[in-house]
Parts: sequence; structure tokens; C-alpha cells
Amino acid sequence: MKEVPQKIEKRDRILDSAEALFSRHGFDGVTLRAIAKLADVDVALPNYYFGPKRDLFEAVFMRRAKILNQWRLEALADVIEASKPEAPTVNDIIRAYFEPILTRPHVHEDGWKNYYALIGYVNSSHEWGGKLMSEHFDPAIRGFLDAIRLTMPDIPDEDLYWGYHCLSGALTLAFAQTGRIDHLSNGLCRSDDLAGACGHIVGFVTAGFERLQQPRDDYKKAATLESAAAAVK
Amino acid sequence: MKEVPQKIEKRDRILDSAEALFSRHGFDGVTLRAIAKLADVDVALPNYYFGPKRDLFEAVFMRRAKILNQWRLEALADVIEASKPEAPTVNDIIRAYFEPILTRPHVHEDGWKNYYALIGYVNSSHEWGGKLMSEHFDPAIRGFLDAIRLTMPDIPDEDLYWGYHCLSGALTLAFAQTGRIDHLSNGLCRSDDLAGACGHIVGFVTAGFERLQQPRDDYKKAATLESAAAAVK
DNA sequence: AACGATTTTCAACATTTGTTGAATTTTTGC
DNA sequence: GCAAAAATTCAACAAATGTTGAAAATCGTT
Repeated sequence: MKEVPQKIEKRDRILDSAEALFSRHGFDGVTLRAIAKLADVDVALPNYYFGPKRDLFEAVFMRRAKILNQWRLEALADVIEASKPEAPTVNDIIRAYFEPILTRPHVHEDGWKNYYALIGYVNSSHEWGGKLMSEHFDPAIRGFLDAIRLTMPDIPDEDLYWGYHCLSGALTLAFAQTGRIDHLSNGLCRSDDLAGACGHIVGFVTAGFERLQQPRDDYKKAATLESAAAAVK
Repeated sequence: MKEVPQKIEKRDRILDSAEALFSRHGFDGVTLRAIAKLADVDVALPNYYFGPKRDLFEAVFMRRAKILNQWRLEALADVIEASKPEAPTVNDIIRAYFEPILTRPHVHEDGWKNYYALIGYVNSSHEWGGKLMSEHFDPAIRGFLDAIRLTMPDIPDEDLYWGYHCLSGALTLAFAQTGRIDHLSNGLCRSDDLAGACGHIVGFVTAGFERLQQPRDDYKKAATLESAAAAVK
């Protein structure tokens, strides 16, 4: 049997192991010894490469953030280009935001699955977590918000931000893959099927945004719409 | 100065302190010594009352779960009664789910605010967190899902569960009060304003559910609806 | 082969962790 | 007022924590 080259491999194994463990147990729930053991590496090595534990966590978090942002922004640019000279629909924009999870094959790799779970963990943590998310994801997100603003110019900024909040909450809860929906639905829905989950979320969230462009007291109007729909068919 | 009666008070102070700290730093991010210090109590006392740390956490989590479920189910019963003989609208049902946060005055108490943050933390944790959520909240949630099923009999169960998933994600992210939306919106939206947050979420989520009763390829249909609406006004 | 630089191991450190059992104080029931 | 029970304190435990510095091994370049 041939020896596998392991020069810089150990560094990567540390990142992978840390990713897997942090995503499951959070920052404080993981010891450097557990990471080292999973990576099959000495306890002192994580410190040698990344410094203190906190920096290792940031390194893990940062590693795939750039890639994910790039994928999303490319998808956004694509739908904007494809719909010219019209503005893209809000559904197009949201689908672009989910595109990396919906269509790219990487979703089934363990590494990315762990990373998405890590985002789910970080996004609902206090202080440090919020700072990390803002630092690494806010710029790209603002791009998407601008796109929605162009498509739906009438909706107030406050609604727009809360709309994104709902999107983010639904997505990152799916990312966390807690197995909760499996239990609630008696196995009908599976939380490890990220692509399937995101398919449902996209439709749900699109409707939420589209409602925002209707006038404020829209439930009466909606009733009128329903009767109109009945008349249509 | 009169002495404050402190007989069983210490037990409660431990619960309150544990709640505050667990909600901010998670299970592993909190030491029994920190809890004891905040409660102004000896280190050994939490163990005396609650046994191991894990049991203390469960005690904290359980304490308000029953109350919250009861509030929600009462609100659900109310809207069902009020709309008779018709079934309540999906918006009625969702508002009932949010009623405790929207209208009861307790939202401004620190204890409940901490508890909601704790739910935000638990709901996106793995294994144990998921089990805790299911154990304490699934029964009440099934009541709400049944109500929605009655109102919208045609939607597939799969869509219903994923719809609730979106609701839960948006709500528990708001619960977590991470300060993220404050940063993203440059202070326009405030994550410590739970009632305001839930107001936005209710509308957003209602639209998501209502869309589910439309036929599958509904975007063309939605366009038709819009022109119909234009005709209506 | 020999050199310096990088990588990896090893052992140990000072703290901190959850938990416990015995001692002490306080409360309760009579 | 007294004895039993409950509540609280105190000191200490073994185990585990992140981190470090010096030795050892490996590598890249001549």
C-alpha cells in the first residue's frame, strides 16, 4: 500500500474535524482533544496552526463563507441578466439565494453539510455569533436586498428586513438539521434532505415577500382576490 | 429594613439565573459556579435542588413550557369559538400561535424574554435540543396543525409540516434576539422588540401558508390572479 | 550528506470543571 | 424547648480544560 501524502493534509483534517464537531456541539461543547482525536493528530497541533481555540473556530467559519457568497452572487447576476430588460421576479431572486443548495451537487458532501449546520448554529447564537454572521455574510445579503428593492420598489424597508429575517430563520433552521421535523411529521419529512427542504422554503418565502407589495389591510382584499379567482376558473 | 423571606426563594433564584445564562451562552457555555454566583448562592446548592447540571437545564426549560402551551391553546380555542360556525382563517390560527407574545404584557419581563431566547437556542441545537423541543411542544403544535388542516383541507401534509418549519424558524430566530437584524438594517429594526418582530412574522407566514392551497404550478395562476385583482379595483 | 526551517510530538502547567460527603445552620412538627 | 428534617455551607475530589515550551522528527535546499 502506498503512503498518502500528508504534508498540509493535517491542517485540513483539523479544519474538517473541527467543522464536524463544532457544527454538532457548538463552540463550548467541543474540546481541542476531541478535534485532535477525530483528525488523528496531536493535541498541540491545532494550536500550532491556528492559535487559540477561538481562532480555529473563525478559520472554520471563514473557509467556506467566501465560496458560498460567490455562488449566490453569481446566481443573482445570472437571473438579473436572464430577465433583461425586465427586472427579475422576487421568486427568481430568492431562488438565486438558494441556488447553491438547490442545484449544485456539493450539498451531499459531508463537509458542506456540516458547514450548513454550523451556520445554523452560529446564526442563532448571541454576541460573537451575530458578529461573525454580519462580518461574513451581510455584504452579499445587501446585494440581494437591493435586488428585491428594485423589483418591489413600494415596500417599506422595515418590511424588507423582516422579510429577510423570516427567510434566514427558515433556512438556517433547515441548515441545523436537528431532526425535529422528522419526529413531528412521523418521518414524512426528512431534515437531512436539504435540497427538498429548500424547495419548500423557496415557495413559502416567495409568497411572504409578494404579500408585502399589497396594501396594508390586505386580508379583506385577499378575500376579494379569492372570489375573483373563483370567477376566473 | 425588613428581611425578605428567602425560604424557597433561593431555588427560584437559581432557576432564574440559570435561565438567563443558558439562554445567552448555551448549555456548555455556562458553569454551575457562574449560575451560583449570579443567584448569590453556594456552588453546591444547584446540585442539591436539581441534581446534575443537565437536570437543572431541563427544569429551566420545562418551567415555562406548560404555561406557554396553555396560552397558545387557549388562544386557539378562542378563535375557533369566535368564528363558528365557519372554520377560522389561517391568519386567525397563526395569530393564536403568536398571541402570547403579541398581546400579553409579560413579554417585557426579563424572565420571559430570557426564556424565549432559550427556546431560540434549543430549537436549533442537535440531538438533545430536538428531543426537548419535541417532548414539550409537539403536542400543542399538533393541535395547531390540525386546525390548519381543517381550514385548508387540500394541502398535502408534507407542505403543512414544511410550512410549520418556516414559521418555527422565523419565530425562534426572532426569539434568539441576536442583534443581527439591528446591524443589517442599521438600527431600523430592533431584535429586542419581540412584539414588533412577531407582527411582521405573522403576516409573512400567513401568506406562505395561503399560497399552499393554490395549485402546484401557481406562479402563472398568481399572475392571472393579479390581473383579476386589477380588474376588481 | 548536511544544513536550517518547518512540522510534529511529548510531557507538563495552572485553571477550571461538575460533583460529593460531611459539617453546620435553619426550619418544622410536636 | 426539643428532636427530626430540611436547607445551606464548606472544603475537597478527580477529571478535564486550553495552552505552552522544549525536544524530536521531517522536510527542502544546497
